[in-house]
Amino acid sequence: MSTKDRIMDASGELFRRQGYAGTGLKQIVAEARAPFGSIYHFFPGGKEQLGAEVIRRSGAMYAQLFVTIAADSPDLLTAVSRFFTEAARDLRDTGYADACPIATIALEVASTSETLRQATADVFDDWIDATTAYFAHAGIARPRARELALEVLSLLEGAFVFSRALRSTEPVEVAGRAATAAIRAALPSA
Amino acid sequence: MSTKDRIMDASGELFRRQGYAGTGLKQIVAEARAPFGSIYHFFPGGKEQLGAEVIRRSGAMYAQLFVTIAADSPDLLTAVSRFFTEAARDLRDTGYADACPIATIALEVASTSETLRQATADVFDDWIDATTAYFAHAGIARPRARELALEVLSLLEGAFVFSRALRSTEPVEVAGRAATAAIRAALPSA
DNA sequence: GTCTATATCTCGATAGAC
DNA sequence: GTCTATCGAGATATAGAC
Repeated sequence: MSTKDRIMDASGELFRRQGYAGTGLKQIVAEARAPFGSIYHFFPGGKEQLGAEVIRRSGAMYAQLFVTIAADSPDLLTAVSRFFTEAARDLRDTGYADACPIATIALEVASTSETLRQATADVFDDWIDATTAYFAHAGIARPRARELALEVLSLLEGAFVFSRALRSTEPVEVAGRAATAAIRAALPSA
Repeated sequence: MSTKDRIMDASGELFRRQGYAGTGLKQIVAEARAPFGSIYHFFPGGKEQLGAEVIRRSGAMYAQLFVTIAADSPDLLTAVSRFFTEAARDLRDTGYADACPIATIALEVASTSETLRQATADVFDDWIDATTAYFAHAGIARPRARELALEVLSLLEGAFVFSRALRSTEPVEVAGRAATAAIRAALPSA
């Protein structure tokens, strides 16, 4: 794996767990086993450029995770249910460290860095659009599909906050059931 | 207003908008118009003690905000709907800066400071218990009331993440409608 | 108790050897 | 291009004048 990849991997993991402001560049290069100067070689824009690239890449990877689960699932309800169940398992397995890869950063930078806020906004827009299309493909009318996408994604993000703070999978599990219930009620077969 | 109160007010506002790691003690005393030494006079434990006290106070004040709205509302559904509407208005009026007073800190410290994580967990436990009791009082069976409390609170917290990043009230508005729909479906009159 | 000055450390960023 | 040494600024924390 290239030095740049190791830096981005380490940054993604540390930002996810400690946030952007709470993670130092020295900690990143130590974790990535890279020399300090490499950060400025690959990211001339410094920490902010690194942050922006990590946000976009982590956001895309998390979307891909859902696509992978959906591809292995027989239907929409199973896919969503599995995604929440996997999220709960990941939380427990990592000592309640790994939840949404960009939520912490998103809240930190929303009012402090327009560059990074835009990066998180682009990722969230992609998630919302992809989820809306996924629900629409299942027969839910577009405007309702978008509302449902926002509802399901909000349930996930909000439950992550509680599960990490409380060190319990209960919030994510309850949110998963609420999400599937809302989807079921909106499906045309219902 | 006392020096300690000004410090706590300034800290609460800055932590809410920029997070814990992203806010310096010097910025706090500047905002509070207090001498630097006052922080260590009132909070001998330093930044962490200040953070813990601010978390608990901000959490209690936010809970009180809901109580106030509920007291002015004719019924449960109106109260919850108003709370989301007020949240959306506050977001817009503050340039999408003021959402949940402790969510940013909660995500930042969940894996970095056990003292602060415990403070956020205590606040969230109180919110969940109070909301559960509120729903139970409306006639919803206890286990279901707790699930519904987690669902409504997760919708709120998750929508805050999206609304701040996207600079749009849409997520909070949609989450408010989803919350009231879920409550309506659970009420005994339904 | 209020407030200033400062110690010590770590931050992001840079310069330059190799 | 890789890596080290170091910069100036800012952080938290402390000491001590008043």
